[in-house]
Amino acid sequence: MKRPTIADVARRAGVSKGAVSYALNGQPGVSEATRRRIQAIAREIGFNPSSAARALSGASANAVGLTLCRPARVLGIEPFFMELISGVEATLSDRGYALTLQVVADPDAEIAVYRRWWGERRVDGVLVCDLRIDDRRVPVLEELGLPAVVIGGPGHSGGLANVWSDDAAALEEAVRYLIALGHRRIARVGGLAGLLHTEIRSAAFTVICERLGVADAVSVPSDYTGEEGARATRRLLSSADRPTAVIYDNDVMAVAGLSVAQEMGIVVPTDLSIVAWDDSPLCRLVHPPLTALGRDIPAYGAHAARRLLAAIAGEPVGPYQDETARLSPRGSTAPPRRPHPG
Amino acid sequence: MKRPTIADVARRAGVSKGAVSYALNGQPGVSEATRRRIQAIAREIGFNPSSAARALSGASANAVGLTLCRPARVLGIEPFFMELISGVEATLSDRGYALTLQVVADPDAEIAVYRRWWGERRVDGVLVCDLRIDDRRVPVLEELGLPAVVIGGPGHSGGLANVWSDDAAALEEAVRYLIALGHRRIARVGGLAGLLHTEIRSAAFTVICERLGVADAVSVPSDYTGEEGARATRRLLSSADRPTAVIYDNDVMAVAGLSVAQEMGIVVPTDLSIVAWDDSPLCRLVHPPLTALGRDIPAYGAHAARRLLAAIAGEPVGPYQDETARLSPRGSTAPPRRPHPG
DNA sequence: CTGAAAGCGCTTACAG
DNA sequence: CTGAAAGCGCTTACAG
Repeated sequence: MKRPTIADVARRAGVSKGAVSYALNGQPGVSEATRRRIQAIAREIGFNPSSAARALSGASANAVGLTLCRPARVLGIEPFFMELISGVEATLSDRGYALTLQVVADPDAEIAVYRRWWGERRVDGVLVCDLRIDDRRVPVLEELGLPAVVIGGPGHSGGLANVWSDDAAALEEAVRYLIALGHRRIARVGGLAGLLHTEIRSAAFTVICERLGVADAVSVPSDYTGEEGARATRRLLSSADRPTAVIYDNDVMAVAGLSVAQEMGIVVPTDLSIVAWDDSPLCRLVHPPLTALGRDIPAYGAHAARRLLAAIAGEPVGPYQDETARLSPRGSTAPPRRPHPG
Repeated sequence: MKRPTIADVARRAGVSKGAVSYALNGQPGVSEATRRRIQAIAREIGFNPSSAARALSGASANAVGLTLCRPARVLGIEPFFMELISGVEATLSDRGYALTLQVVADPDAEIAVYRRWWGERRVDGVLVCDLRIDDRRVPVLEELGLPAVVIGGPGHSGGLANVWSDDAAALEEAVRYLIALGHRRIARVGGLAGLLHTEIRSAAFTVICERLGVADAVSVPSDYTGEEGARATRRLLSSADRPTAVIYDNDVMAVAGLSVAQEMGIVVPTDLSIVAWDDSPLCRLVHPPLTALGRDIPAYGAHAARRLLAAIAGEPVGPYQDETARLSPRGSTAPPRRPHPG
């Protein structure tokens, strides 16, 4: 019932507390024989060093913080965050670090959490999601000196390290594929405005379509939710010269878009091709399964975590470009029934 | 850059560290005027008490642990966990508690994490998910003396507190509804075998169908994934006297089942009615939207967190029955096209 | 109402 | 190679 301390181990082993600390932490200062004996005793009585005491003397919390800025219902439906967290967590626990999670209402609350965490020495560093253009969190983090890795980019992370993926290149692959199938009226339903990757994709879509000679390229803003994705789709499909293909900025909106097409009697992929970002099991759950741009999100999270630990250790950490999303063609894309009259 | 400590506040205020501690923690021992002055100074220099130092003297980590036992890809797709976590976290952070998350591979790893967390005094208590029949985690937790609240029941949580919901009653509502619509051949695709609520639902399904005179009630086991849900559905719909209605143990399998029906040219709801457990935005994302049994999962998580904090505070905490899931009829259910010949 | 001091359980120079 | 001791930043009896 009473949890053993380092003093208990020292007493049983007949050595000082210092010796136990050296033995258990692999430091020089004890003979190999003594080390083994101490380790055996520690294991036997189930000793685990108090994380608080370690933190207090070692000045390291052995914990990393991650905030989530989404309402409960929205958080649940997007596979992205859980996959990211799962990769982050696996890397952290391998190295003995804990992951501390907090849900926040907005960027101000998030900044307050960072200040508190750092002040309380509760975390050694943080992972920052949903990077925005002119993100207010970046200068605060820099000023605090709180080690951080931004998930997103390229750029816009100030002096903080970041991990990112080339969305423009992935988007180009999708557009080229649709053009090769014969599509000329291509639309895009975008994610939350203000987020860096949304803006990057929006700009890239315009440029790519122009370069590849797609005259009727429209990009409509949305917010990642199924409701908004459905609404945007209804509007697009109700227009006079409706698109023959739509690219969605996430899986949830793409699935919602597919439902709207079915509801309107528009057959996918014959009458409408659909491409989703954020390939996930969700894309394979529906009928037809969705053609999607995907990459390994748990691995992305693992990269971010590894670099954060390096930053915490004081190593110089710069930007890191992760793999580019690849297109997985599935049943939701096909040549358009009637080629563009132009 | 240098983070302020209680000594800095004391120096600026011209009082002892003890006085600062009393003032900031709302303890008696300082005059109201002094308290205000100390609070103002603390705010001004951005003081936050070190959580490690508090933990070391106060013997409380001010943190709660939660383990997740699922592979990354599966974790992402199930809205349940994120919704639960979100409710848990909101309650905890309101009370100044942090949530520590760890992903584990199996029950043994999970037990090892509990032992370590408790030994390290990293958490004050844990929330236990996925309760099984004869769950090995329960006696370990009891033996350790680690405050815990089990999410699941009724029963099977030994001396540990738990929160649960009456699945048998919810299932009965769904079956009665299908019978009222005219269904007589009703099937069920179950969740992971061994989990308590799966077993409760399986037993209840048999009893309810018998009592209500549903002769052709089949229950097939599955595992919550879309793949298995699809496979089970294909088998059911390929049988000679295929069911006219299927109840799925979660939203993911129900959506997969809907896709299989579409793929096989079986029209929902005309030829087949579908009911899902775990109502979530996912159920409203597909076409037709799924009739589902749902309840407020974030609130469920909040209840569990509240009771865990009570248990940590040493208050007696017993079982708590949360609301029963309610049926939300949507487009996936209707009277069967051809009533049962019997 | 306030101050001085012990103690929480570690880590880490500093002597032997 | 090993022991004794200081110190991390709090909280909390214990005296004044």
